[in-house]
Amino acid sequence: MQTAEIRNRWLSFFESKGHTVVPSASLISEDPSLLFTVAGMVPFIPYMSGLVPAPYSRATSVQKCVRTLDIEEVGKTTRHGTFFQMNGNFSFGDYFKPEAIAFAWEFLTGSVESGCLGLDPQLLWVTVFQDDDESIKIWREVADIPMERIQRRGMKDNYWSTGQPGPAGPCSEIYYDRGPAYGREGGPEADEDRYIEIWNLVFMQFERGLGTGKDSFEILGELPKKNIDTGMGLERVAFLMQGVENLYEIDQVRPVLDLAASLSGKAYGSSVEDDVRMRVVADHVRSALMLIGDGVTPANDGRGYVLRRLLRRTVRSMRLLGVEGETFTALFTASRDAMKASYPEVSEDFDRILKIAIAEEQTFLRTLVAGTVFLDEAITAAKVGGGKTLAGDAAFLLHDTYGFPIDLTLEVAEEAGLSVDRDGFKALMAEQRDRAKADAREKKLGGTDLTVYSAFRALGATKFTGYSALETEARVLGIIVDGKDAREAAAGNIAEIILDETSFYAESGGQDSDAGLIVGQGFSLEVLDVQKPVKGLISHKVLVREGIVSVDAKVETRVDADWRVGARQAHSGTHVVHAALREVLGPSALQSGSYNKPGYLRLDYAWSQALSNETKSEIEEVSNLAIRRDLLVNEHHMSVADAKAFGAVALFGETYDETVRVIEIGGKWSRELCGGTHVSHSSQIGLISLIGESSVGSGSRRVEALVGIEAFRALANERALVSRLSEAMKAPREQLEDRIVATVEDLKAAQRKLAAAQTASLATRIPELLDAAVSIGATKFVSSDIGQLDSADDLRNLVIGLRDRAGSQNLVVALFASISAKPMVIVATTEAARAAGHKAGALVRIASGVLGGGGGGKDDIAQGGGVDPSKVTEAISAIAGALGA
RNA sequence: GGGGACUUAGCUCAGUUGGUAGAGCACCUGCUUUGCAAGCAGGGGGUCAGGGGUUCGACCCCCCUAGUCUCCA
Repeated sequence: MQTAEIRNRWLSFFESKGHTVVPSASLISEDPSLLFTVAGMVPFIPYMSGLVPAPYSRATSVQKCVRTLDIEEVGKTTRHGTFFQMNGNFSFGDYFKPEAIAFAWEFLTGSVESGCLGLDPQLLWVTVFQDDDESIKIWREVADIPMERIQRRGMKDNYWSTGQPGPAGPCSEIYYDRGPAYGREGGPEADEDRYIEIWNLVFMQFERGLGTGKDSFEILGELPKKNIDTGMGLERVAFLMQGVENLYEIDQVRPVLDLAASLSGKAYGSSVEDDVRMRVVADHVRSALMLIGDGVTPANDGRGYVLRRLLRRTVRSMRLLGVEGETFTALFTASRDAMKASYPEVSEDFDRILKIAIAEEQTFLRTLVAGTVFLDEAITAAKVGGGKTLAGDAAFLLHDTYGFPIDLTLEVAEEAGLSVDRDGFKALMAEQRDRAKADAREKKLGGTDLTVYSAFRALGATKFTGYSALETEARVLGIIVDGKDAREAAAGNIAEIILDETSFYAESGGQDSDAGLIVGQGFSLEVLDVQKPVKGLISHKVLVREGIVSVDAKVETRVDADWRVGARQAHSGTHVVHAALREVLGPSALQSGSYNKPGYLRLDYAWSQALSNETKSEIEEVSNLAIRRDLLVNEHHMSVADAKAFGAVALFGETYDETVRVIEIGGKWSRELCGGTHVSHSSQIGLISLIGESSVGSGSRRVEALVGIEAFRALANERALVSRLSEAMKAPREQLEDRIVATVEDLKAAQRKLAAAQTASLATRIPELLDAAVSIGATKFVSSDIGQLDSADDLRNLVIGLRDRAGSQNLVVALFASISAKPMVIVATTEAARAAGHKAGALVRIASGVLGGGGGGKDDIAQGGGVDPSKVTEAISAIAGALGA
């Protein structure tokens, strides 16, 4: 049975059992503490924990997941994949153990004709938590499983909790017996390679208290609402049902593996090492395809780094298989074709995905070339020293700083007849790991506790009236001071206020929160910030200006009207700039993040090169023409699917409700899913002026712009600047540029001329200085104080000029000058003088010491300086003395 | 979030306990020549990423900032 078929059967089966089918959430988790969606239940956590009331009592999903903790194991075992799909069914305070077990059994063993999987019941084993007799009883009744195939296991294996206080409970797992060829008898307790876990049923039954780790904590009591969370690994079931050996050989992965084999000209199954490499390629390409599809781009940290690793490990594995050229176009196309039945979006968006993947492939190939140069040098150096090994720190430097993979280092070194100090390398890696971990521990202590909001959220979502009104009558539902529920807050205090409805826009979708006042009988509150701490709940952070606000008070929310005008201009302006970018650069210039507040907008988008001045002007012009055309701004409400069909741009990493709001500017010119506040006609934006274009990391660039009156003010300032420049340069503004260029040119020419004249005039003093030479023993000594000079170069040229005249004579030149009020000395010696033992460096040190400074140089010429100009005569005597000694 | 490296002419890069910033390619001028990166001679072009500090003196040493590359979490 094809993987997509199992997926469809799953959703249909649970839909027929009264479950709401929930589409897979993005791999980019909404929870900021999680890098990715790592399990099927992740999107349901707010409902499980009771933070947000569940909108349905039964739900089912097939969730795409990414886990890279065991990335090194990929390809070596049957069941480690970085991308996988988790089939889940969930109950929120509805059914519990009997139904959960019955559903699972029916779906696994029910006939294929009836829409189930038709697995042989004789091959299924189950485990339960050691004390959970209730579950054993149900298994016996529902499935009639013999006691021999039910095993009890401890906390470590069969008790679920998050590791923190909150819901917890026993699990029951279902295993599939692959047969005697795969290991010994005795069930999962004996051999988890023969008996493969396919389904975990979690019974969220208890409230756990404080404690450490997975098995030492206190159980506080039963949960008021018990939940069911189950997960069936789609890939595992697929590989068992398709009769293949592991999850890399299922229909959604195998085509890429086969392609890796044919590209390398090697047969799958002929070498253990090569097989692992082919599986790595097949696994990583699929993960990367799905991650890029969800909006992740390669980067040096966070999610982007995980993606980068997957892509680079793929390149590296292909190289180790003997393929050095570019392979991503072929590999990703194969993976797309294998995945599109379940995920048509990777097909629709394939051009963009492939572009990003190929860019990373090329970047990495360049990195490899740079690393190879360094590695060759290191190998040569090691051999010159007569060594047989490449030092661990060299291998680490290659890996850490140049991104050159260790296994390629091993290969190249081996070819050169060198071994590599692997222990040294590993030690340095461990050091780096410890550093990062110690740092993470330090930072982790700031986790925010959201439970204080759950009681208010249970009362219902805050109604937002601000799309149509600036002012709204409301009631205070709650006051939070210092993270704790409070009854009131008095003047001077900062508090969070929860209302039943509000006209204040909470920061989201890149739009900054509204500013304004909340007033009531005898008190007024200044709104500092507005946030949605949990989905659907709006919290106002306020400063109490006067009076005392208490729970249940009647209030009026008053949004600052000027602020809101600016906010609407900025947000609509962001959509306009986004549309202009896509019009000028093409549709792949998709927004990846934005921020806007009155007068200012910032937009990050997928693009890899800097914009030329012409392109910037073009984008600015397209934006402002859109404003001039006075385009109508429309708002529509529709389902996500309809919105996509409508051509609306959904942004990555954003989560949307069932019904979404689409903002349309000028019909199909700009359609985006958006919850922000907007103008009603594009002309109301006023003016957009780009002020910056920069990089925010590879594959992503940022434009910044001023909007409305702020844009006008900035342009007015520039006009004023040009006026001042025009006055200063004494040129009309049309001629300003020419005048500046000409002035700079003239200035440079004059400086050159002056320098030449100075050199020439100094050169005329050479004969006179030579005439004044004194003899000290066999050595002729020229010394003089030249006086004020502009640069040391002039003095040096004069000294060299003097020495060159001396030919083969035994001559020492020591000239002094004053440069920006500090004394400076340069000494030069002829070859004959050096033969007589006179060294310029030593002489300079003597002289500069007298001047109160220091100096140095080589034997033939040296320079130094000091701080006391009155000591020059004394310094000359000191040199003369040294020459005579 | 924590490390490491890099930033020098239009481009690719040298620059040795701190002492006059260089090469190749490209560009301009002249000569020579017209078979594949033509040759020869001459020339222009640099706030050595930005800012601060140490020093008589900083491309070089120290600190801060920015950008790029890279590893770890």
